Amino acid sequence: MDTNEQTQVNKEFTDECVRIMAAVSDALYAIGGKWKLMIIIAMARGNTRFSELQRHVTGISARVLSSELKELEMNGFIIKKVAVGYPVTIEYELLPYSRTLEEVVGSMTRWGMQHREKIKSDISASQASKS
Amino acid sequence: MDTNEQTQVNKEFTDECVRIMAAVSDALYAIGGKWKLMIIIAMARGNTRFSELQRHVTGISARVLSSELKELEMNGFIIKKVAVGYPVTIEYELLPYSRTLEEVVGSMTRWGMQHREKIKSDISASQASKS
DNA sequence: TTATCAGCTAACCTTTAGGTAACTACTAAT
DNA sequence: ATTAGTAGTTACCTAAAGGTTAGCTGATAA
Repeated sequence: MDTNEQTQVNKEFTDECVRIMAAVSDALYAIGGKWKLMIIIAMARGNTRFSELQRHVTGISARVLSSELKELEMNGFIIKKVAVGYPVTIEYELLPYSRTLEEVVGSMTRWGMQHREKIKSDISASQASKS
Repeated sequence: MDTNEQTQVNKEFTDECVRIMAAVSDALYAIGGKWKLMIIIAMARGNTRFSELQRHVTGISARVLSSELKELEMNGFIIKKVAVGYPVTIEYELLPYSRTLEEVVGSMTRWGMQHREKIKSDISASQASKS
């Protein structure tokens, strides 16, 4: 049985857990899906034009790129700049807010790399055991 | 026009960008989706039983929890322990590999929290301007 | 004896993400 | 005149994720 104190500690622990889950959900909602981080990574690399992004974010279609760019703009990660003149050029630029994602992108990159290594060594281990 | 040197630098930059995108894709594939990180967070908090997880991971259905647990087991994040005896109790436990996600979960938690704050202040700013 | 809890599974359905193809408007080059 | 490139949009379709409902087994509680 819990003392009151333990119940209190337990409740605070549970609350913190709920707050962490809510925060991670929020993050997944804003940057989850197959393409948003890819686009931001490609833009950080200097790609600003629609067709450049289409080439560098391999596999994305025009329709999906167009809708993802709109969502990224709505969420304050990028801005669409239409240079009137001749010819009309359209550039997408990262806004400072996209820099707040650096830590997330960095940790996911490191984890993804080590995960791929782990899977590779799991596979060679399982093949070695088939002797 | 590029000198050979600039072309080389450019190519390496592009290659690094491709590697980052591949790593982030791998990470999203393994831990993306609505539930996997939530389940790991709840388990890190001490929840080991199916019904505990169902209660603490709010909104998840039995079908989805069951299939996510299978995927997490296949990917080496958790292990299912069936204690034969009376009554048969089933416990899911985090494996050491799940600890490798701490950095990712931490950065996503911090980002998600600040993002929620940002959205809240964006809303109050837009309401203040409707004067 | 009926009901309830744990730990699922199966069948079915809806929603959302994403893919494909065609088409537009404009310009530039051949 | 035709072709190609830029920057998309529209309509349609598929596949995957996820939700709903029901039911199963085996135990315990009322």
